[in-house]
Amino acid sequence: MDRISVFNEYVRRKGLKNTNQRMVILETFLGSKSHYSTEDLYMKLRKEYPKIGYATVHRTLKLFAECGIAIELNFGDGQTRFEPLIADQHHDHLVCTSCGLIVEFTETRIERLQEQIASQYNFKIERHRHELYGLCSDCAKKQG
Amino acid sequence: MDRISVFNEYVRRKGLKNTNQRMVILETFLGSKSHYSTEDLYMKLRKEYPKIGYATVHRTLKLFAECGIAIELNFGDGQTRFEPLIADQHHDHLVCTSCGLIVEFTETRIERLQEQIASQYNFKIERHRHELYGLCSDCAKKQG
DNA sequence: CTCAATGCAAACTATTTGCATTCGA
DNA sequence: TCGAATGCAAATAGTTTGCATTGAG
Repeated sequence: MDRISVFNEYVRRKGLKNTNQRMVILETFLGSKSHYSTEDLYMKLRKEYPKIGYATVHRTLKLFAECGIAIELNFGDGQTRFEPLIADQHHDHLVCTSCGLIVEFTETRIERLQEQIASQYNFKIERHRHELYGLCSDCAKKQG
Repeated sequence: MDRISVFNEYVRRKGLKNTNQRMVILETFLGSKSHYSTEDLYMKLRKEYPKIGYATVHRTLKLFAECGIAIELNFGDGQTRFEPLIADQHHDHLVCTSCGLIVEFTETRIERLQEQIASQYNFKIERHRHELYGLCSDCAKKQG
């Protein structure tokens, strides 16, 4: 089931409504590889739909996270970012501390080790975050 | 070199001053296994030193992070936490999403895999964060 | 003495909420 | 029609800053 269907299903099940704004926000959100903050997405949407409200964008992103088609990320710069999520395709991040570049990675062996750790401490893991911060190749070159 | 010496050295090198407040904050901060937010530490310190200012606590915690004896953590609840850091003793976290319990873990094999990933993407890693969120054994029992 | 640190209050930033109005089912 | 969603503005929460005063070196 794709993410649009997941969202529609969620809206239906909860007795919510499927507005024009929500569709527009969903399309723009899914149609980009970016890691949007509310601000980012709001600015982008405003160009095409000048009347859209910041609060609507924000509430909608929260709704996406709630229904599982997005995840909230926080890279420590004081902005919450939202990333479109593909079911069963979890990945983690390399973040360049100089230019802000974000690269995604997956590593099954790490996932397995995490499970071992969790069971060692009797934790029941729901989710995790794993981020590597440093310089990307370009910035490393520039900075010496 | 212990953390107090690291701090004193940093203060000296930068031409800063070693005030009474800073010593008190440092002692309290190091003397606990907690992951303090500014608010937490401020509240704790106020009991003994009612005149201490929130901004002083906050600036001092930032200073600790700056000189490398503390690290800023963000578990996604909107509060930045500071954790005393022991040089070369990096660890990661298990966070209980129900009761807030934080357990530390280290796993050398994961660290090694991280390095592999970084070199694969030509990143020069400065630091990382790795957090597993879920239910601790107590909460799993209660809820499940 | 000098300049950094402090404590207070005010400013800022990101996020969330209240409410009158609009709109989907 | 009726309650959810919207857009605006105002409120909130956490963090940061300006400034007069204090205090360390």
